Amino acid sequence: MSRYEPSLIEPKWQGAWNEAETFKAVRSEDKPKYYVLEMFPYPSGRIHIGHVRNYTMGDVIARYKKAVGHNVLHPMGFDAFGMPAENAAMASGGHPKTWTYDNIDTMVSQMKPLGFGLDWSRMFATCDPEYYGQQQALFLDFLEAGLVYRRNAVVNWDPVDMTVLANEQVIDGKGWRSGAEVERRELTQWFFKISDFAEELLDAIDGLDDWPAKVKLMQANWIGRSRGLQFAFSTVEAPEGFDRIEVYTTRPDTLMGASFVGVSPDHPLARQLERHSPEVAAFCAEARKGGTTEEALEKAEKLGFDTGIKVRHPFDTSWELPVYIANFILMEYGTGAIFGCPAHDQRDLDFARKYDLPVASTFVPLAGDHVLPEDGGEAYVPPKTETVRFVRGLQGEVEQTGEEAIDSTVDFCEANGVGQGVTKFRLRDWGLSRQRYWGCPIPVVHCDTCGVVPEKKENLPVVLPDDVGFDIPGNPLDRHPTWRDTPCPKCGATARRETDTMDTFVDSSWYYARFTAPRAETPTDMAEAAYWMNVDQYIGGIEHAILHLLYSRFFARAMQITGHLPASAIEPFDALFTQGMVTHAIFETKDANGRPVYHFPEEVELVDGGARLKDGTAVEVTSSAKMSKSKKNVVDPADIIARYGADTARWFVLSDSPPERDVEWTASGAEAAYRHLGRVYRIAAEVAGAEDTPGKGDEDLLRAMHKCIFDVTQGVESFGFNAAIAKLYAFTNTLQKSGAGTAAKREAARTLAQLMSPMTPHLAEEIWQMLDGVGLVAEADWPQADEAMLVEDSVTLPIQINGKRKSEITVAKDLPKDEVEKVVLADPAVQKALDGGSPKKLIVVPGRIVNVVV
RNA sequence: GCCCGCGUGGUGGAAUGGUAGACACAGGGGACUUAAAAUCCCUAGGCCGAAAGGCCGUGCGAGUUCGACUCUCGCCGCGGGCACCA
Repeated sequence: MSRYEPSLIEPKWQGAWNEAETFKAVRSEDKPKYYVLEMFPYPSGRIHIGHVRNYTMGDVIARYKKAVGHNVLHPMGFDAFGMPAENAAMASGGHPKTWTYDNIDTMVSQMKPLGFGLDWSRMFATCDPEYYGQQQALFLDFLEAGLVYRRNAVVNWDPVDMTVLANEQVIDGKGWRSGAEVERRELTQWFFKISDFAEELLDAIDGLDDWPAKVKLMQANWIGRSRGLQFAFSTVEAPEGFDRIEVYTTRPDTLMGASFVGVSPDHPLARQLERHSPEVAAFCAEARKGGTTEEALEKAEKLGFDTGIKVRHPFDTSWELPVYIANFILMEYGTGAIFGCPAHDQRDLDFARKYDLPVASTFVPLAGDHVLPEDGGEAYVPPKTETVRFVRGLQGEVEQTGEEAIDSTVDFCEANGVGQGVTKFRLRDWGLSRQRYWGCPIPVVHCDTCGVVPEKKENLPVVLPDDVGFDIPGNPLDRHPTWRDTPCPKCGATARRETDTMDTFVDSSWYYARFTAPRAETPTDMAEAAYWMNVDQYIGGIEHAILHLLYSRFFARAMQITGHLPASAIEPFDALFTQGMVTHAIFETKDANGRPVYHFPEEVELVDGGARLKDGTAVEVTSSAKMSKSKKNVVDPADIIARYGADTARWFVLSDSPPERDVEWTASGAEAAYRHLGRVYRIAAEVAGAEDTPGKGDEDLLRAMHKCIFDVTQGVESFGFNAAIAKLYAFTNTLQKSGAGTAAKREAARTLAQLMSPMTPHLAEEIWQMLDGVGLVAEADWPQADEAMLVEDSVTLPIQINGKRKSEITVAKDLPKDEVEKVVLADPAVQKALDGGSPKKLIVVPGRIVNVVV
C-alpha cells in the first residue's frame, strides 16, 4: 500500500486545477455569483503563517461556495506602495521598485504551492502604473465632483532631517533617525471630504447585518455624532478683531461650572499674540513640540499660558474667565477653543489645580458619599443617561439626566440668543498627502499663472521616475527637476508637478472594485462591477476595523457619484469576518551586556519543560506574541510545506483555535496535523483496496456520516472551521473503528474526502480518485445531509438536583412532559434527594434537561 | 488618556441561559518489535477516598435566574485601534 506523500500529490493536483482552469472567474448569468476576498498583503518579503491562515479561510469559503453551485471570484494582489520599501532603500541602497517587485515574486512563489483556489490571472500590485494611473483618473474625477480640496494641516516635522515623519517614526516625541525633538508644523495638503458623508456613513452601519457588532460599534464611535452647543464668548481687552471667541461644547449643562477658556497654540488669537510677545512665542513653540497623535496629546503634560485676556460668561456678564493658550487643544478639532469645567472633566481639573483656577460643581450624584472636586475629590463625570442633582444649573435645583439638561440648556441658549445647538461629528476629513516618493503621484500641476491645475487624463498615468536616490532624507521627487518641471496643462508655461504622493490607504480603498475588471482601460468596467460587486465575504484583520473599512466605504460612495460603481455597491462588503493573528513563543537569551538576543524556533531544542540552544545554553521562553521578524518568532510556511506539505499547514491553521481568535503555532501541533492526514490517507487506501465484503453497523456509519455532513456544512457556513475540523476528527475515528461493509465504508471515506476538500484539497483529490470519484472533487457538488438520517428516536436527559447534575435518564424523544416527570421522580438519585418529600419545583426542558428543586 | 475586544485543565480550545472540559497536543500505562521509528489500545480538571462517592472549579468580587463560561454591574490582567505602519 502506498504512503501519504504530499510532495508528490500536491504539485500533481495543482497542475490538474490549472489545466482545467478550475478557479478562473468568468462572468456568467447561469449561476449566482459569489465574491470572496481576503485583505491583500503588503509585500514585506516572505509570507508568514498569518497569511496562510487568512488565505486558507478565504479558500475554504471559496471552494465551498463553488461546490454549492456559485460562480466564484477569488482574486489576489498586493498592497505595494508604502514606507518599508523606502526604508529598505535607505538601509541597503536598492530601489523601492526593485525591492517591492522582488518581494512580490517571492511571495507569489510561496503562495502557489499552498494550492489556493485563486484566479491568478487577475493579480495586480498597486504600484503597477496600470493600477495607480486609474487611481489618478479617479482622483481627477473626485476633484471635479468637489470631493477633494486643499488646506493646511499639521504634520510631524523633524527639524534636523528637515523632513516629515510618520507617526510610527516618532518615538517618545523624537525623530527615529535624528533623535531630534519633533515639532508639529503646518503644511498645505490635499483632503478627501469624507466628513460630508459622516451622517450617511454612520446611519448606513445599521444595514451591515453581516458585520461583527464590535466593528460597527468602533466605526460608530469613530464617526462620533454629538449634539452640542456652539457659542461665542465676548472678550475683554483682546487685540483688535478678536472681540469674540467661538467655542463648541458637548456639555453645555456644565457651563455654570466654567472656569477658564483655552485656545490652541495655532488659534488665530494665539498667532496674533505670538507676534508681539516673546513669552507667548516661546510658549507656543514649546507647545508645538511632540507628535501629532491623539494619544501623544492626551498623555502629554497639560500646560497653559495665561494671556491676560478675559472673556465674559454668557449668562453673567460680570463674571470674567481667563483665557489660556493650552498645549492640549488642537486647531483641527472643533473651533480650536474650549471652555474648561474642572468639576466635570478630569483633564480640566488637573489644569485648574495646576494654575489655581476655581472649581465649581454644577451637579452632584443623587446618593453616595461623593467628595466634591472642590474639596479635593476627582472630577465627577457620570454617563449622560444618569440622573443627577443640579446645584448650579440654569433651572435651579432639579434632578435630571445629563441628556435632559443638555437639551434644556441648548433650548435656553437658543431662546436667549447665546448660541446654537449643532450636531457635530468627530470624523475629520481624510488627509491624503504624503511627502514621500513610493506612492501614487497626485496628478496636479502648480502653475504661477493658473494656480492648481489638474493633469489631463490623456497624460495619465503620471509615472514615478526611476532615477532617484535615498541617501538624503526627504522626498526625492522634490529634488528631481526634470520630473518636477512640466508644462501647465492649461497655459503651457513651465510649471511644477505636485510632488506629494497619496496615502496608501487610497490604494486599498478601491482594489476590491478593480479586481472585477483588473485590465480595464477605465478604473472599473460597469458591467463587470455590476455583476461581481459586492464582495460577499470579506476577510481580514481586526486592526483594519476602522480606517481601511471606513475609507473603503467612503470610496465606494465617491465612485458611485463619479460613475465608477453602481448604486447597489455603495456598501462594498456585504459580510465581514475579522480573523485573529498567528502567534508564537519567543526564544530569548542575553548577550554579554545583558541585552536580549532572539533565536529562531529551529535553533532551539525543547527539553522537558525547558528549552536550550544546540550548544546547551538555556533559553528563556517568553509568552506568545504576534510573529515579527525582529523577535525571530516566525515560522516560514516554506519550511512547513517542505516538511509536511501544504495540506498539513492549511489543516493546522484552521484547527484548534476559533478563526476570530489568535492561534499559537506549535511544532507539535503541526506534527499532529500531519499524522492525522496520514491516517486519513491510510484508511482511504485500505478501503479502496479492500474486497467487497458485508459487515456490521452500516447504518450506524452512514448515520454518523450524515451527521458529519450536517455539522461540517454548518461549521463552514458560520466560520466555525475549528469546530468543523473537530467533527471531522470524530468521524474519522468512527470510520476507523467501524466494522461496516466495504460499500458503506467506501461511501463514508469518499464523503470524508469531500468534506475535507475545502481545507485539504490535494489530499481530498487523491482520495476521491482512489475511490472512483467522478472528475475533480474541486468541481463536484457538495454532499447533502439526509434529514431522515439525522433524527434520533431517543434522547438522554441529564437530571439536575438544585442545579447540579446528579443523574440522567434516556427517554423517547417525543415523550410528553408529564410522562418525563414520572420517570424523573422514579429515578433513584431523585428519590434519595427527595427523601420521601415532594419537589419544590420540577423544570423539564424538552429534549434538553430536567431540574429538580428540593 | 479615550474607543473596542478577550480571559475555561499542563497546553490549544468545545459548550442556542440547560450534563463545563467535545476534539486535539503534551503526559502516563499497555500492545506490536531483538530494539527503535511508525501504528494501534487504554488513561487523564483539582482535592479527599481503596472504591462507591463527595467537595471545589470557566481571571477576581457582587447580582439576576429553577439553572450562568454564557446576561448585568464593579475590579484586575492581556490584546487591537487612536486619523502619516499596513
